[in-house]
Amino acid sequence: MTIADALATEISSVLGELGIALDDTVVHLERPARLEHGDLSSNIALALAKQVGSSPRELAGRICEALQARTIEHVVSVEVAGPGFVNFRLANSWLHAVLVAVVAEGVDDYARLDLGRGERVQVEFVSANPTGPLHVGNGWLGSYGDALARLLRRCGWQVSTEYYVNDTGNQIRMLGESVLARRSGNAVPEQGYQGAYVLELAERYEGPDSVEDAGRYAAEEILKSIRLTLDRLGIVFDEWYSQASIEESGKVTETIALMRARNLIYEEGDATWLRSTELGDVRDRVLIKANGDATYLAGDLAYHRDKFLVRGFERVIDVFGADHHGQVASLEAGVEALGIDRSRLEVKLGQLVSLVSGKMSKRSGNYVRLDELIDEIGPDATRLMSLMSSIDQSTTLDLDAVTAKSMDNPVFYVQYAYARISSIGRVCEERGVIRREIDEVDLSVLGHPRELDVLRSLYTLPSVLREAATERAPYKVTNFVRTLAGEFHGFYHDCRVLGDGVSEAETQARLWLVEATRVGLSIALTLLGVSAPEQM
RNA sequence: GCGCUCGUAGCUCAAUUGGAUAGAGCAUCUGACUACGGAUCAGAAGGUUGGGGAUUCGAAUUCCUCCGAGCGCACCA
Repeated sequence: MTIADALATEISSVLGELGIALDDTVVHLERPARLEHGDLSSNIALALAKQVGSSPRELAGRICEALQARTIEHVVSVEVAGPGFVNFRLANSWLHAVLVAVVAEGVDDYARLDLGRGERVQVEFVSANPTGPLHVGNGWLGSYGDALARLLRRCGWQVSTEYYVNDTGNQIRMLGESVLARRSGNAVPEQGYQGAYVLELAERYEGPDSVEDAGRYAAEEILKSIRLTLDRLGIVFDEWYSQASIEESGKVTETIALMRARNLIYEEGDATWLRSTELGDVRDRVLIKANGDATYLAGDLAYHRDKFLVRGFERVIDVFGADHHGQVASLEAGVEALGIDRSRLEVKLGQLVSLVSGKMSKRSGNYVRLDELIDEIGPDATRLMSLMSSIDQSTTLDLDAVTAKSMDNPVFYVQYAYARISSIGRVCEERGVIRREIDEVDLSVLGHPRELDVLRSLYTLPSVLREAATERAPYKVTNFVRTLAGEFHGFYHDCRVLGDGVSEAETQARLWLVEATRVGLSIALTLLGVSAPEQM
């Protein structure tokens, strides 16, 4: 139980004493933006004032008085401030207790949560068409999906990651035509793929002059190189699911039958339609074209039926680029048409990554390849850069700045903190300094503002992970790790761990502070998929 | 034209989901170790949160309304 939970319990109990019912108001403690407002703060009086029928300050005063009458561990003072906040000031001992918890639970167990309660969730991401190399935007959402999966796993979900391979349809046909055109020395068709990689594939392709064969060959080759690129970033997929396998299996027919049984299918103009307007879409959608082919949507719905009803995922998270938002309404309608509660499907739309010098487009052939970026700044920097901000925010990448100043990248700042920690360990070894067991060490000597700042950061990690997981926002972990690294650099600068001017007691306590920091950095970096080097 | 997603310091992004004086990094200027790795630390400057209304104890956040940007509006995938 954290100190915040303990204080929330005390407040609830005090409210009971005062005869105030909570109804659905939840007591929760926040860390004020300013330290002068105390270590923890509650806005409960502001939230309940109207219901109770008194002014927020007056109510806060009563709550405060009742709290002052109690003895609560670590609490030094309780006071009313501002419009009616109840602020708690805590003794440093609460942070020393945090340190003990961090090192006792360690990398595996500190800030390991059970929010998901074992729920089976599938995260589908990247799923780029195998018609060309991945570009930077794919890498951004790839890092996002992978980090989200790691985060959800740590927070108690049972996660499976998946790449949906669009290995059929017009785009593959067009790819085949482009390869054949290049092989025979002709111009690539208007809607075809112009990139240099098509020329390379044409040179290697030894099959017949068949669009299907050439397309299948090219798609397979491109998919191989996509896997290699993703490998470089440590992005792992549990499943690679073929769209062609769906269309060949008869699952589309079964899926349509299911919707027909719910009276949501009709025929018109030789085509088969889904009555999606009844389920919130702006128009009805064709599932089977007049020529008998299934549309992309039909395949996609069969795919989602497979996710939910065949494989039994309780929740599915689809990560799409914002340029696919047009298909969300029909997908959601279709899922509901299958009798699946639409709240079980979450579609996360990632805003597009644009470059300072023009935007990226796969067709035009002038986009920036993910491999090029990794070549320039390395996999760690690529991952951290892509996890710096919310995917709801459209990001602009200044390629010149990122590549030219790669030594100034935030990833080095964070990794440097880890390397410094490792360095302290090496120096200890050289000088024969031995860290004693933590219960033999007096942690109360840790009182320097820099030391307390580090511990305060570590205290926030569980709530950071809770927020990041529930909001599907791994960038919050990036913010955390940057803050923790910053606090550690400050500590390192002002508080010497080893040396002549440092007492034995300080050295021992600080060695444990260093170890706790290592645990915190390690947890966060692992979630982000960024390495923690012992030397740089 | 309709719809979706957005608009925060010169630039790239935060803001405890409605909380107290909107914060970091980069860039600019000024400082700091004979000591565990200076890829560090400290300070200064930088804002009418696109504009205007509304809701309430309280708004960058919610609701209208303009302005601007990106994307999408197929029997393509």
